[in-house]
Amino acid sequence: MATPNLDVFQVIADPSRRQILHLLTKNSYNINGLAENFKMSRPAVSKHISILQTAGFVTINEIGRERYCTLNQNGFIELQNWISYFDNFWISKLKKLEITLNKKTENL
Amino acid sequence: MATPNLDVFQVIADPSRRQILHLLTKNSYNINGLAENFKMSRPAVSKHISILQTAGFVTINEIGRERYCTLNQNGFIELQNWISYFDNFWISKLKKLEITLNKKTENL
DNA sequence: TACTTATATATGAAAACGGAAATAAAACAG
DNA sequence: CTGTTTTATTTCCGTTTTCATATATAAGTA
Repeated sequence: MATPNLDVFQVIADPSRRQILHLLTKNSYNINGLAENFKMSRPAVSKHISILQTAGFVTINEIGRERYCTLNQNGFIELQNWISYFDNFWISKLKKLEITLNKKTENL
Repeated sequence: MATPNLDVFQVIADPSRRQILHLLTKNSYNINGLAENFKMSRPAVSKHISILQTAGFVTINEIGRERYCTLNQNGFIELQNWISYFDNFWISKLKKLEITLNKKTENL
C-alpha cells in the first residue's frame, strides 16, 4: 500500500485518527467495526489504521480475513518523551523562581 | 493576518514549529533572532510564531518594534491532558491483568 | 460460486508550507 | 522634521502534501 511513514506528531494531527484511538480505548474493533462508527469509507479507515500501526499506536491481530485492532503504547510513549523535555523546562523555571524568592526573603 | 486556527495537534505536527519550541527552551528570541537559526525567511517564522501563539505555546512580549517570544505552558498542558486519557487506559489494563493473575494464584 | 472483509490504485479537492514583494511601524541620523 | 534603516506583518502565489472517494482487485468464508 506504500503507507506514508509519518512521525507520531503528524499521525495524531488528524482528527479521524484521534477518534479511532479514542474508540480503541473502549474495545477492539476490526476495520468494518471501526468504519461503522464513522462517515468515511472502509478504505479510508483501512489507510488510517495502516498509518497508526506503522507509527506504533495500534497493534493488529489477524483472524482469518479480519484484522482486529488494539492500542499499542509505543506511539504514546514517544509523544510523552517529547513533552517531558519541555516539562523539565518548566521545572527548572520554577526552581529559578524559588531561588530568587529565597534570596529576597533572606533580606527581610 | 488571518492566522489559521489550528488545534494543538496540528500545531506541533510541523517540524519547523517544534524546532522553534525547542530553541525557546534555551532563550527568549525575537523574530529575527529565530530566523537566523533557520533557512526559512522571516515572514515564514513570523507566521509560525503567530500560529504558536494562537494555540497557546508561545507568549509574546513587545518591546518597541521587537517581539520577544517565550514558551507558554498552556499548549503543552492541553497536549498532556489528551495523553493522560490514554494513560488511564494502560493503567486499568494493568489492573485487569493483576486481578487475573491473583485469581490464578488463588487456585494454586 | 457468491458473499464478505480488506487493500491497492488512480483521481480530485482542500489545506499547509514557504517565498517574494508590498506595507506598517518604530528607531535613529542628519 | 525628513529620510533611512530595522523589525515585523500582510498579501499573493505556486508547490507539495494530505485526505477521501470510487473503482478494481485479492483473499478468506459459506
